[in-house]
This record gives sequence, C-alpha cells and structure tokens, in this order.
Amino acid sequence: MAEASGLSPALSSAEKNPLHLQCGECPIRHRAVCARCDNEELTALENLKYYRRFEAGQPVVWSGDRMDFVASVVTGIATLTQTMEDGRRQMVGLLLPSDFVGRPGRMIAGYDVTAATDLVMCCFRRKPFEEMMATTPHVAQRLLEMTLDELDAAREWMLLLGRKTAREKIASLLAIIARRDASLNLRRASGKLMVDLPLTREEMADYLGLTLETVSRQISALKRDGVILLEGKRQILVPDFDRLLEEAGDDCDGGIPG
Amino acid sequence: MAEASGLSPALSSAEKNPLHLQCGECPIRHRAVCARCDNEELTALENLKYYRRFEAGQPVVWSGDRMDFVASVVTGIATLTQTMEDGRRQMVGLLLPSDFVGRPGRMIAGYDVTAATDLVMCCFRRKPFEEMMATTPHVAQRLLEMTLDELDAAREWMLLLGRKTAREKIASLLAIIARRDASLNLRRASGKLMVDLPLTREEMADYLGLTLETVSRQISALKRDGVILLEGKRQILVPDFDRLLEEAGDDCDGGIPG
DNA sequence: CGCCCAGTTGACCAGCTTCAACGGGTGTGG
DNA sequence: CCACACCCGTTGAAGCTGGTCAACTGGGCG
Repeated sequence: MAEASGLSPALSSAEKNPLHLQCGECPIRHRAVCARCDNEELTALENLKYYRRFEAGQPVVWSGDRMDFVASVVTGIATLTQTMEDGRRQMVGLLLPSDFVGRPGRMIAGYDVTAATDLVMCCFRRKPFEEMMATTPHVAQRLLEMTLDELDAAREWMLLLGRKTAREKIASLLAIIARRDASLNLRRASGKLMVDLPLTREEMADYLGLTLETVSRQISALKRDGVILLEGKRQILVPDFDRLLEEAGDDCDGGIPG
Repeated sequence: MAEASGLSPALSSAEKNPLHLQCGECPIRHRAVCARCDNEELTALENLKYYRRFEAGQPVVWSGDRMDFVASVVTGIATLTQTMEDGRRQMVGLLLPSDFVGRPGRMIAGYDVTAATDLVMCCFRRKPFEEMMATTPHVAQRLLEMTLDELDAAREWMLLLGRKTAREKIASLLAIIARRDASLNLRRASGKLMVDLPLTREEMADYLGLTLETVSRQISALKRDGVILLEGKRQILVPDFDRLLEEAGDDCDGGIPG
C-alpha cells in the first residue's frame, strides 16, 4: 500500500490514500498527542510526520523488534498484544483513532502491534520526536495526560480480567467500545445504540482473557436474554445501554470521573 | 531515618517519625518523581513538601474522595484497589518506595489507597505541585517516565490476570517482589534469595485475581515441589530464582528491556 | 465444486471457587 | 493466670465456570 507521491491515480481511487494530510484538517487533531500544539509547533510536526497504512491483519511491529518511529492512529484500529512462549496471548491495549503507539526513549518494541482493521498511522521518526519533546512542552504535557488515561484504562481492564465473569466481560467490552465511539462523535452513550464490532471472536477472547468458544456462547446468551441483538456477526444493536451496563457489573457512572 | 527536628523526643521514640527529612538524604531521592531535579528545583520542592505517616491497614484515601495532595512513597508499601458494588476487589497497583500516588489535574481519587505496612509518604499539595510541573520541566519529564513504567507494569499484570494459572500467578508475584527489592538495593535478582512478603494471603489474592484459599494452596504446592521454602508465613526463601521464573511462565529475561 | 475461515454449539473435564472445619498466635478481659 | 475471641493461614470436599476437543454451518473465493 502507500505508493509513492503524486503518481498512480489508480491507487487513490479505491482507498483515498491520505499520503499527506494537513494537520489542520486531521480528524484526530484535537485528541492526539499534538492536541495542545500551537501553530508553530504544528508546523514543526508537519515537517516531521509521514503517513503509513496497514491492511487489516498486518503486523505493525513485533515485540522485541527495533522501532524507529512513534505514531498516532489516524483511522482504523490496532491491537497491542503480549504472547507467552507456549502461545497464550493477552491483548493489553486496543488502539483507536488518536491513540499513541511507541515509547519515547525506548527503541525496542515491548508488544506486538497489529492492524485489526485497515489502519492509517501518522508517524514520526523517534529521534526528532524526542528532540521536539525536550524543547517544546506541549507535546510532552499531552503525552503525559494520554499516558495517565491509558493507565486508568489498563487498571479498569485489570478489574475486568481479575474479577468479572465471562458474561460481564463481554458486556463490558461492548460498553467500552460503545462509549469510545460515542465520545469520538461527541455524544454520550445511552438508550438505544449500535455497536460496530471491529474484532473477531478470537480477538475479543484475547482481550477478555477467555477462549473464543466462551465469547461466542456468552454473546449468544446475551442475545437470548434480549440484552443485545445481532445484525450480522459484527454489528450489535443494544436496545438499552443501561441494561448493558448492569450486565457489565460497572458502577452506572462507568468509571473514573474528571 | 531522620529524627524530627530538635523537639518532641517523646514522639520520635517509638516510631522515629521523620517529620522532616532533607531531600539530599532521602532514600528515594534518585528514583522518585524528584529524581531529575537540580538543586534549585529541589529547594522549591523542599519548601512544598510535608511528610505523613500511616499505620499498616489504615486507608490513605478512598476512591471518590477529594484528594488535595499528591505524594511519593518513602518507606513501606501501599496498595491501590478497585471494588465492585458486590464487594469483589481487584488490586490494580502495588506502591513501593519511590512510587507516586495521585494524578495531577484530577482532584477526585480514582482508587482506594491503603497502607499495607507502616507507611511514610512525602506529600505535596496538589495546586503548588501542578504549578511546579508547569514551570519546571524535570518533574513532568520524570513523571512521564514513571507513568510509562507503570503502564508497562500494568500490562504485564494484565497478561498475568488474563492468561496465567494460579501457580504461575503466585510464582510471578514472588518474582516481581524479588526483582523490585533487588533493584532498590541495586542488585540483580538471581540464584538464592530471600523474599519478604509484605502482604497477607488475602491481599495477594486481591492482587492475583484469586481467592485466598487458592493462594494458600498454591504456596503450599510450590513449597512441596521445592520451588520455595517458608520461613514463617511471610518470609520466603527462593533456592533458585531461575526455577521460580520458569514456574512463572515468564520469558527468562523477564520482561521489557531498555 | 471444494477449501478455508469465522462462528456456533455440544459434551466432557479441569481448575478454581465456595463452604466449612480446624490450628496457631496474639490480644483482652475476667 | 486462663478463657475467649479474633485474625491469619491451612486443608478438605463439593460444585460451578469456563476450557478443551470436536463436529457442524455458512459465506467468500480460487
């Protein structure tokens, strides 16, 4: 994917390949690591950045590989997974648009990063990005904020993994995805809504610390009990979001305020 | 450690209360949020800080409470836990000396923080600390680094919670504690070593997503199999650290390099 | 058409939880 | 001083949740 510059009009037809997008028109401008940058900083980033695209299923990096860039997810979904020698896998992060990949100061990737759907990432070579972080405060500030948010999310996930039942886990996953894409559209999740599942049953299982069979069974059970309705395999209709939250075992406010 | 100023000999008798410690003599000086500060910044922090002590078992803050300070653990251990309405609990953080508590920019605590042992914390009122973060880069830089480390730790914990067996969980916990207090003493964990368990069986269970009975049984099993030896209930002798790592199911290098 | 992949469902089983009893150490009050 | 309670920890027995193994369906595609 991602052919070279101005040529090859055939390519952009099907995929609208954003070989270079102005930061000002970027869909994640207000949420990503660049959110707080002023115009000057943005220009600096503009000169540093380049886009990469990955097809669904492709690896972005493998754990242990050298990784010379950091990046923001622009569109699509990526997963962060850890694998044990015997093959047991656990997803440890779900990267949605505006989420950040890579750790400044570390050049070896700590996790497998995989494109779960077709994916566009806005990349920066590590070194220049680190220099920018050292000289301008806004990038570092925003990155701290985002990292703290991710830490909160990871901790909520720990509660799910350690203490929730399979049924609660499924309901929680649906609730989280619903909330995240409501917040992307600046809405509040409630009432009747549609959740577009970007993951296979196996990926959900990796996320939830379950097997794919259990995921399938519990989705069927939630459907039987009227908590959800399936529209195909990946589209899920939630008739009553509060009911879903009950099933998830969450406090109804759904986590950390502020 | 550091008697109180000049006065109140009665107070310092039983507990050696460090009512004020010079930053230069602080045991966590080189690892805490202040690690990178220069002398000037350190003086500023010196004027901001105050110590608080908590007895084992005491709450530091409850989730949902207003929290007007942030703090570093100086000595002792604190736990971060989340609780569901029906009482299920999951520990989401284990705070050892030099670890940071509280989130700049947020005034409501997101978790229950409890002293697992007698605890001394170096506290800063939130507002002045936030101002300091905004004006001097070193505190914010170090906090970002620490937060990224915590995120890595949380993700390793997710693998444990989601995919490891009870036996592996116990072995992992012992390995983590051994590594952490080896690194405090600037050693490398290996060969024969002693682990001082600062937690009750129930707290371990909360950490590992198990019941206290399962924890007890698996510790007994590891003892039977010669992986560990008990010296009392809380002291554990590990004859061969590599063997323990095998039991933990970890890669032998034990996690993220760099 | 046949193959592969994602998903569903069933039968059986293992690992962990639940419930319960018990032991040892410590603190307290008669 | 002992009796008692309480906490922490250990161990046993039984039950349930979720894992394992396997068969089957339906859709997409060479």
